[in-house]
Amino acid sequence: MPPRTYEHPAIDEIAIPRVLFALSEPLRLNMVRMLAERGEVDSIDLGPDLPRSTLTHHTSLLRESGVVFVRAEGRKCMIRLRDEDLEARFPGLLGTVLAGYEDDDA
Amino acid sequence: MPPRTYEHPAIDEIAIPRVLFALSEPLRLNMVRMLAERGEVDSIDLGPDLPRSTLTHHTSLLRESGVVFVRAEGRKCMIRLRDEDLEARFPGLLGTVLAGYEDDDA
DNA sequence: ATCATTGTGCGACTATTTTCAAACGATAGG
DNA sequence: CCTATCGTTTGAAAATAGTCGCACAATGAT
Repeated sequence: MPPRTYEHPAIDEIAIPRVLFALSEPLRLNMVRMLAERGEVDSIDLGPDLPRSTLTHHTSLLRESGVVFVRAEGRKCMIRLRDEDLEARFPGLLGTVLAGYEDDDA
Repeated sequence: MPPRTYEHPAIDEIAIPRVLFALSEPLRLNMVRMLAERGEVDSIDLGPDLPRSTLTHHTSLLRESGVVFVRAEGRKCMIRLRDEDLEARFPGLLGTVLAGYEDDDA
């Protein structure tokens, strides 16, 4: 039995306002940018300097809005973009947002 | 002397997080959808049922984030999308967002 | 078994956002 | 001039969001 499981919205439950809100936060947008570059990533790499509870807060929000998929791996948790689902639901959105975001790291 | 003037960010000052935030609010997203359909619109048409101060709040936020252009016309104020500027800055963004937003009115 | 590490949940606090009423200034029309 | 209409500003209240310390559960390693 899986120790930690994560709820994810189905593709057709992904709503534009929630996605935009999730991406409107610079911290989270940086996370998404990193995920787009690296593929699946250990959650801690998304914010090595952040308090853990803050990191959980943001990754949960990204997950609940349908932007990322989360799975437990041992005691870590691995995160990856739901880029195919997002592409199916809102074609071009992710690419456009990331293309328009040539900013500094965090 | 112009009675009411409005400040607008220059094209290169338009920032993705602010635009996404502006569009993440259902009320404002509906306004943008209406603007995309109708072109320039009397501000009051964007929210006939809203208190005026609430309407001002949202239109100001859309203006300050670079999504709309506002001009005074007599005692009204006319609003239009900065679709060309947005297209130049974030190609495809507006179209993608609006395409993915086939929702109810407000 | 013990211990260090990881993510989560809770609770509190702060900051931001949304909403709206009231007062004001400007405009158009009589 | 007087009045009605519109937008803005201000201020306040409520709701929402972000941050983080702490305790806890689960995991992996010794």
